[in-house]
Amino acid sequence: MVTGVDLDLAQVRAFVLAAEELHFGHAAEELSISQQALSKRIARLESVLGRRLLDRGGQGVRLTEAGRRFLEPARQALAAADRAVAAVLGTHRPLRIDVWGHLYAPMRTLALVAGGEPRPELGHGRDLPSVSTALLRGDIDAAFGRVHAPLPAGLRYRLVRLEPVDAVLSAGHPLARAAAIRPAQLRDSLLWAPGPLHRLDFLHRFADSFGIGARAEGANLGLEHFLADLAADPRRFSLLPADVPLPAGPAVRTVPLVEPTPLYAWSLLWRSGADHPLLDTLIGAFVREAERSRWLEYDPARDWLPESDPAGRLRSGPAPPTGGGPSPT
Amino acid sequence: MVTGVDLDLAQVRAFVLAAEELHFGHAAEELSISQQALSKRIARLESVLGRRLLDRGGQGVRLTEAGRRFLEPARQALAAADRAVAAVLGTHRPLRIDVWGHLYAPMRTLALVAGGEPRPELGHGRDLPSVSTALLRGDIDAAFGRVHAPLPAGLRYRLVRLEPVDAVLSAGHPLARAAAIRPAQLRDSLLWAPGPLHRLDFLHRFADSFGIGARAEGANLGLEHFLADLAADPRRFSLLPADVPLPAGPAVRTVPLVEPTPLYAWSLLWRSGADHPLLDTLIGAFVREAERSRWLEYDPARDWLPESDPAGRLRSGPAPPTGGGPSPT
DNA sequence: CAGCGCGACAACCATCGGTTGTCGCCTATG
DNA sequence: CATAGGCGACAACCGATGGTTGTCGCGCTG
Repeated sequence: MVTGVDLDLAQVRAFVLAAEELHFGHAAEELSISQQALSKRIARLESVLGRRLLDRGGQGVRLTEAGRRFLEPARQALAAADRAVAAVLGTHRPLRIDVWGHLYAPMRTLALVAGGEPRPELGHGRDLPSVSTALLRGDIDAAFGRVHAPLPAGLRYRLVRLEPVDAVLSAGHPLARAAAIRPAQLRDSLLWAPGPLHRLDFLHRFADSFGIGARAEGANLGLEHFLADLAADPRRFSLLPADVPLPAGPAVRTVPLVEPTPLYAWSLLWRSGADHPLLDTLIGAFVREAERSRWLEYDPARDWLPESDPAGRLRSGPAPPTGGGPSPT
Repeated sequence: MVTGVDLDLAQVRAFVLAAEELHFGHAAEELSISQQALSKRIARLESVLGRRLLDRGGQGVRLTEAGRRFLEPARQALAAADRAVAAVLGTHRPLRIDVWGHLYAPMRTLALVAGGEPRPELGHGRDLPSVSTALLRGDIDAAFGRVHAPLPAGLRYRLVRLEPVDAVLSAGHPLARAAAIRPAQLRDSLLWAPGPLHRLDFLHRFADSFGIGARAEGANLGLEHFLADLAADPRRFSLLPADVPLPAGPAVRTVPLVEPTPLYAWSLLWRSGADHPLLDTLIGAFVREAERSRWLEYDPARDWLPESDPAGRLRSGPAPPTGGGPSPT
């Protein structure tokens, strides 16, 4: 099925530009060559193909029927070759990705899934509003964290992981030795929030949903301080995603939450219409990993998601998750 | 995003072949050029890209990391260019399509739907087994007819039309003047088969399904003889698709069958993995026409299909109708 | 008619892309 | 160890390609 002709794409490029401009001089200018050089390129291409592609005459330059048939496939060939060159030169600018939304940012998971050439530049965002601003301004290409209402217009997201959340307790807490804890059992405990609770959507809604009235706030000084603050009071508990690797030490314990298990919903977020060539690759990599690792398993009878999460009302929000959103199984 | 480099695809071709063979001499042979010429092509490509694509040494030729990244996109660029050349030269070989399965082969319908450049070559197949052999041998590219069990492995099909079947009767038949006939009314008639009935799957199953015990066979000498044989005995009837244009004459009549209406299921059949560039175009054209003309309307309460048809058990046969099969509405 | 714009032809020169002949390197074998 | 064979690169040669500048032929307009 190979026709035996391997084109010189410089000639194809000349033809495509001339066909678009219908003026040899302008096309030559775009290529920074002389009109005569461009004319020669086209003549040679026509000779190789054995077909007249452009009619030249008093009324100007016009496409022939053969030229018309060739134009779109020629564009595609040029595009494919551009992709090939980009692939070998690795000339894509690295993706800039910010992670936000919890004390523990799963940078390792992100790096593993998003790894490839060129390696993405990973950074930290403070919260959804600031990350959204950075996306819309073009300071970053994508973000990774928990998307909740309200989501600004102009952004798109895709839910990629529903991670179980554990309770993390002071070692002196009455439930510290339990094999598992039902959220309802925490009703009389003190919820410890590393920062203003009204700004920590997940914790806030967890407390509201399960009737946890006692709440205290501290400053967010990182995971170590957070754990130390928990250990300081045997009534305190808080929440962390299950995969967090905790430092060794008996001062705090993590216990799985069940009936229901709260899930932390990690999503990829990007600007609508963003055209970085590697963005689709990143999204695809996460989609594949989500399937492979069964990250999107969800059973409403077993699990809990806050109402503000993508599984809820965000479906009819200002930026509908076209091609995204959860698929509860 | 244009990188400013327009490749000479002769160089790319040389690289791809060398990468596949990992031997410059063999690759050169395939291109009918000298090893030195091939070596030069690759060296020039490497110079243009500024990357070493192949390592040459005592252990033979090996791909570099850059070469690995380039190989698949390079293949795609070559394929895209081949398509461009084929588009301008119109060098696709015409599709060869055989029609089989009934006295009346709907060549006009086929030609209308499949029409395009280059025009397909239409031929006649005898029955499903012989057509299957021709497909698997590569003698034809596609076939059009009624697919029924058993279907040989290595073939794929797509149902494209469910055509109502009429009764065709001798003019002297007691039901010849009826506006419509229920199959059950034909129980005491004589089914006329143009050929061995056990070889005519549709007729055979119709007779079994509706309890038509009286059957007679003749030779298949074409439509004219068939009609003449019917006219010769007032008890005789047979079946024809409703769209058959009958010659003028009062010797036979066609009457619609209802309650249920038998449907003749026309499908496209092709070899799995067939790579003729126009095959997808053909399939697409039929899919579009089927939608446009509502060819796939089917109501199990109103219509009848033999058990051996794609709507039935063929779904779990040796060649599952991936991407095909009926969608009863 | 003259002037202008446009693409092609001509002459020139550097580069490309093929050939044949030869060389350098590596591996296997006796 | 020496020798033979295989493989890809270098060298020299020559025709083709692909760019340049200068010029020509054609069509259109005022």
